[in-house]
Amino acid sequence: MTGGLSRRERQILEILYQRGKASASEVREAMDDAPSYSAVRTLLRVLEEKGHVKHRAEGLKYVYAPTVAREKVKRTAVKHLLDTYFSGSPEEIVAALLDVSSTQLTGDELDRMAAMIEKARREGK
Amino acid sequence: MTGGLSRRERQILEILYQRGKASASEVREAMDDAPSYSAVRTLLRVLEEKGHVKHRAEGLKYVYAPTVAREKVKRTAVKHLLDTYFSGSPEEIVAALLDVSSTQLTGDELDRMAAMIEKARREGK
DNA sequence: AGCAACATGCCAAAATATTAACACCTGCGG
DNA sequence: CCGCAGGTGTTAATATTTTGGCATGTTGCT
Repeated sequence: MTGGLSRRERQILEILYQRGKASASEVREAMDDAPSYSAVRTLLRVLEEKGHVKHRAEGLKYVYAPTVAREKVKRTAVKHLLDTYFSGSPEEIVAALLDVSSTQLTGDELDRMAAMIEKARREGK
Repeated sequence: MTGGLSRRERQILEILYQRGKASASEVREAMDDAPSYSAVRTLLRVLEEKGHVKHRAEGLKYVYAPTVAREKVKRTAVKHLLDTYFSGSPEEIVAALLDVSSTQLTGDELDRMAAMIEKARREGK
């Protein structure tokens, strides 16, 4: 589930997932359509109340981070993508992936992917 | 950008992407936390005003479908997922993919994936 | 004809989300 | 010491979302 989050809440939470952690002003800078600093802080506080985010006082300021590790969220995110746009077909998503990132893919990376698939193949048997 | 959509709007649009097309009542049935029928129709109309959805009178009722083809949306969805939860690393996403869907993957499917990667490898060289 | 079932169109109340303003604290340089 | 710069807390106005209600239209059946 992408969660019961509002548009801005989601936007901010995703920024935190991208960067791992960030202060209110950093979050704000990462938004291309940023509202006031005040607004961002309110959102962060709301996210904290809802339990999606926690903060740590780091020096003067607060640094925010998601409460549930990115590792945990990955799976559900992939699953959701799969169901929503790919009819649950993993192959198609691999195709899209190769398409999207074809330019930056090195031979090594492709090798590692192939290796993973090969491994899955052996283990599945 | 996943879009300037509200929570409900997104939810409904995603249902339409899943099913290709659907009537208001079908959409409603597909929601596990559905509001009134009336509410669903309003959302569909709003989505239409915003240009994300179009409708066709099919027999008595209206059947709604996304205006921009799923094919087109896939890429941006994958890209967004990649950036948000995978630091832009395609390998990691393949790993998550294999993990999530390991149970239902047949040998054939894995073969096809491997083939795609192999192909990308040759073309990249 | 009359009724029930199932649609749509329109709309306004209720709930939420979004935003900015203001008050206050702390560290620091002049 | 004072004022600035950069933080936070709280709160209230505003905007948007979300919802249901009611009027109406069409089809099919008795």
